[in-house]
Amino acid sequence: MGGEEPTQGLPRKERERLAHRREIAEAAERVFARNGYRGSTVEQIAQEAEFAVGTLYNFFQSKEELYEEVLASLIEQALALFGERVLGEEDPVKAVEAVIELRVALLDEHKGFARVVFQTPLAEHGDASLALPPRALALIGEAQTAFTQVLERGIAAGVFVDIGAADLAACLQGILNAFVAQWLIHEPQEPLAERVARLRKTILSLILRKKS
Amino acid sequence: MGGEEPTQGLPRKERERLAHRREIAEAAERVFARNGYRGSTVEQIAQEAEFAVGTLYNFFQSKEELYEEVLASLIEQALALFGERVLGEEDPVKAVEAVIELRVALLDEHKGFARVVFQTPLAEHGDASLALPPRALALIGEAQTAFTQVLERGIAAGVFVDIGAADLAACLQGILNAFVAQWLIHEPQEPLAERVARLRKTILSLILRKKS
DNA sequence: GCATATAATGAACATAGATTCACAGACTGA
DNA sequence: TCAGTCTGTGAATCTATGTTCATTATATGC
Repeated sequence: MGGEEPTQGLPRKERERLAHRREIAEAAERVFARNGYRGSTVEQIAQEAEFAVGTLYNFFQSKEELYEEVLASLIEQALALFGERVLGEEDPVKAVEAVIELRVALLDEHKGFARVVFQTPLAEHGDASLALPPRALALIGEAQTAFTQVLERGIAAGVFVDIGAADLAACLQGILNAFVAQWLIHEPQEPLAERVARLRKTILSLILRKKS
Repeated sequence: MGGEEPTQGLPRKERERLAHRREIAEAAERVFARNGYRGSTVEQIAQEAEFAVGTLYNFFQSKEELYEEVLASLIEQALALFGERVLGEEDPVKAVEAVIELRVALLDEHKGFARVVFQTPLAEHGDASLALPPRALALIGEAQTAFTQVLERGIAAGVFVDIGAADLAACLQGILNAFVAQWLIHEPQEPLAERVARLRKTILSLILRKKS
């Protein structure tokens, strides 16, 4: 599931280096997700990665670079999946269902960090997130407008409630965030599949235009 | 609008002390709202308040206490208004409209900090917010359940779409957050009143049960 | 097995920022 | 005007944490 690089045929040294790099990044992701950027210390990350502090600096210039790398890679992964599973969908209703599944899956895989991904890249309370890399911002923007167009089609076809497409997108985001946030607070015992089903039912009840 | 204490008839010394205390708290609110807890320095706050660093410590034990005070007071204010304007409302639809207005008003008055208030007290990305004072948490919990009951009535009466009341509450929260977040990113030129109107229309389109 | 290159290490260093405290100024009552 | 008290001050202190680098360990090629 994670973004395995094409490790193929590289010199073994190179492969190991990349593997270590990734291990560090993944450890960092876990720590950042727990404590946020400023709340996390390089030592914590080193410990989680089972390397010495100095070693991290053989792979990354600074704590900040490490954070940006983690964030950027996460966003790219997520957006790739988004393009594939959501934007690739013809039927607007299926597209919405796909968004829901994707979001929940990401939450499940990346726990805390997922919050950042499809959440509007608002500087969370100012400090938690540093600036997103500009490229990532651009990609997010594109994805959002593309999705809005999908919703537009749904509205035009009369399947979705006719509030503006942009507002509809915002509402969907918000609802997803709200549920995800809840699940982050008290881990539900309900298995993933059921959560998705319930969420889908809820959301569709709201946004589908009822037959008169 | 703010939580003016009953300054009445106290010895002047006392009144001045309280005034200073409040000035500091208000300055802190602005700085915290801009930079988050860890992102803000005591010196910044001192500067904003136009006092020396040491002076702050004559009024508050620590940076942390200062933060908690700001947060707690904000929450109390907000919840008082919530009880009055929302829970006091008979008609469930009017109650929802009141929530919308309140939320937008709070945003307008407290800019960044408002995000924290009615947002489920999820440790925002882990570090931004310290633990809320337990009393505040309890109050928030009460307000939420009370509001859920209002929605319940609306569902029972057949005016709201019949997803569970708790889920409906979550959706409302989410949608409000989404719009507020948008407005925090790019300040809309639209005046407050219009924003409220548009938001109300959008939300009601979603949650009102359509006549068949 | 040795010499060299590469990677890992963690103690030492530098800095930022929270907290303290000895001092200065302002006010009070006589 | 003066002693006494209270308030405000900001330089000095202490601590936490990001970053560096001399040293040690490991791997590679001969």
